[in-house]
Amino acid sequence: MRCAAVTGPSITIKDVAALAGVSPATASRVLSGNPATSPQSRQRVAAAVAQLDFHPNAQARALRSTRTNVIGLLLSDVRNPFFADLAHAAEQAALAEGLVTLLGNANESIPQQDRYLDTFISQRVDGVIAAPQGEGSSSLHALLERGIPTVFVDRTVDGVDVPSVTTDSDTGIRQAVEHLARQGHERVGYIAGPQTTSTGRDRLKSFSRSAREFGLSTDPALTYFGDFQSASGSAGAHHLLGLAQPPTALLAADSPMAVGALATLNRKGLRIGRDMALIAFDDIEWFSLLDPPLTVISHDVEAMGRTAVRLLLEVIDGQKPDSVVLPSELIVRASSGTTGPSVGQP
Amino acid sequence: MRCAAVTGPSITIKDVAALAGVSPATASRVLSGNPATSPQSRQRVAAAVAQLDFHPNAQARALRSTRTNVIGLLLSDVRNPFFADLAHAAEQAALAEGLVTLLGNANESIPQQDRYLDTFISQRVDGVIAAPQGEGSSSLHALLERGIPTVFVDRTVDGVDVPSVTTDSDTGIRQAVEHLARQGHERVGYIAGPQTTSTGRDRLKSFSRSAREFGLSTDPALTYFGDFQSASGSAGAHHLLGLAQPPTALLAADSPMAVGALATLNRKGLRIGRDMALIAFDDIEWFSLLDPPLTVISHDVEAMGRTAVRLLLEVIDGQKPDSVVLPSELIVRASSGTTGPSVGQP
DNA sequence: ACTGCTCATGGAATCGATTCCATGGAATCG
DNA sequence: CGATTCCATGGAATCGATTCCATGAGCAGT
Repeated sequence: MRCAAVTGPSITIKDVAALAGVSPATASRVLSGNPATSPQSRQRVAAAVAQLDFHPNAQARALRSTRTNVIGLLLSDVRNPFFADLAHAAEQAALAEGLVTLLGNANESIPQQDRYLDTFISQRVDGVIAAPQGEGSSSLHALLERGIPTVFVDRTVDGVDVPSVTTDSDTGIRQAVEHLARQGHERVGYIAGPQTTSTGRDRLKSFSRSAREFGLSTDPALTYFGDFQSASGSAGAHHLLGLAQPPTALLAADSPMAVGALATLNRKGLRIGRDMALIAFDDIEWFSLLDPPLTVISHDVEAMGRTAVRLLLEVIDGQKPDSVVLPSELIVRASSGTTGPSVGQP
Repeated sequence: MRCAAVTGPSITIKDVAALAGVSPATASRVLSGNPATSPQSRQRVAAAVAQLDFHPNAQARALRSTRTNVIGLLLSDVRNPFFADLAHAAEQAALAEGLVTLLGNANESIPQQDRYLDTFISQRVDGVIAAPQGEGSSSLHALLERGIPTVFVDRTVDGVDVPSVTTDSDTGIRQAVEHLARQGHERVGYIAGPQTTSTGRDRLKSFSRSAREFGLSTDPALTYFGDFQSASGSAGAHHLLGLAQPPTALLAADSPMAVGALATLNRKGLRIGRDMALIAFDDIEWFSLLDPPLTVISHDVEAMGRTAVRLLLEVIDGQKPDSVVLPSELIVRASSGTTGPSVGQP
């Protein structure tokens, strides 16, 4: 099958109008569902559109009408299953509303985040859903100053007042710490997320508070600062295990870091759930398939994506919706050890 | 921080020109790097842009110049780690070339694929990278007839002549079958991908041919047809284990189906690598962290993404590049059993 | 001093669809 | 039957940036 190498002059609404024997204005009205059209011209325009296989030029349309039906979704890492699921959920929810999603992958890098935000501004997207990092970057402020409808998802930025949908990490983390304390653990290593993200900060705060509350060691050496990516989980586990007084349990602030930690523990020949307990934030499908299955702090990603789209539509509609906080909860599986390490030899 | 609720009249190139004391034409030339500008006006326009925080309207620009600097990336499932990695690789490669990526998630559904392709056409993307499914859909033909530069990635469509970058699945699958045969397996269950995709068909063909070559059973009951998603992997394993003569090894045509199969095997209490060998197509980071680590057929996703972008740029440039086929290879880990099942009790 | 050239510049047309406004025909009412 | 309303319609302006074309300043060569 040969195909024309050169792009033919694309068919415009004028061609459609000419074929249908009406004016471009009427053709436009038919196409946009304007009721001020006769059944006859509706039918003739529809026939012409089908015959010419006409696809309206979204640029020209957006230029005039200022709606693009495109939203921007800025995530920090598509390879993180949590964000992949979130992208999927948001994208499906948006599609159901007739919006297509321009996905930007900031790759946990602020310059790349700004690059995509600038692109979103230039593309005149109808709105932006963002999982931001850092303090309000210049591009983020440009977005807001321009009045482009924006909602935050998963993360927020201090002092920037936009609706958000986030997870109440505190409940889940508190449950996890309590669970570990009940199992007899006293030194729990925490692999934290970057403190440039609100989730990184919030989860660390929850962990510290809960550790104090349930009488665990508050030794600052037990906290390792990762970057939400798996390599830092490996490094964190390695570091924590090398302490003079190593922890007996690990809690990772997201799933890729948990995977990294897992790799380190396996490499060192430690048996998860016996020699070392491990709990991850975020429940990933296959975490329950590991041996032993991983204890996790779970939250509803699908709801988060759907809610973000709903909030964004409300903002676009001129409303000022309240932020939504979704719950998290501990799901106990075998990796956190049904028998505490102190049971046996105290 | 209060922010203006209403979108102010956006700043245009005329505002910039007025502030800089030049004409819109000159301002445009400065912005697009046209050399026919004096250092003086360059400097004054740059200052005005900075002062007004001007972001050019991409719609207006694209309307006139017919370049959008946007490419469309159509994938079948972002939640499949293979495609998430591919999206990441392609998106980073495109960004390095100054292109932003509009991601469409077909969700293994042909109507949704067409929906996104139509959107890409309307958005006048500069090119499309697609992992297509089904036979040439109408939207796919519309894309090609319009002469929109297109390359296929991972999958192809029969009879449609566009450059592609695919994996030579055959080598890896042949190695896997040979490996299983050497371990003494005779009945290997194959969880196939959908036959509406080229990868689904090719891999099944490779499996059948290799099974014949290495003397494995060619019982058609040993092939289960899945859809590349994890639930079908569970169902497939369930079905195959329930056969009158169940297989002693399973090979899954992609990673989510392998995960599904794994879940079923765990649930039934079968020990992977001892009671049942398991090999997956696609190497996912954490597959090596399972106990036992999973034997996989690996290919270079990062190279695939980079190559797809390179091919697309060549097509956009008017060239007609050759398709690229990347290698695959077996990586033996413990899940395929170092001791064959027939060893011990024949 | 006059021609011939380069080169930065501004005016105006242009891309393709939408939408305001005016028009004319049909329908409705007193 | 004439006046008024209704409504489908076409002409033309418009969105914001790019680009063709014409202009005029500056400069070198003979």
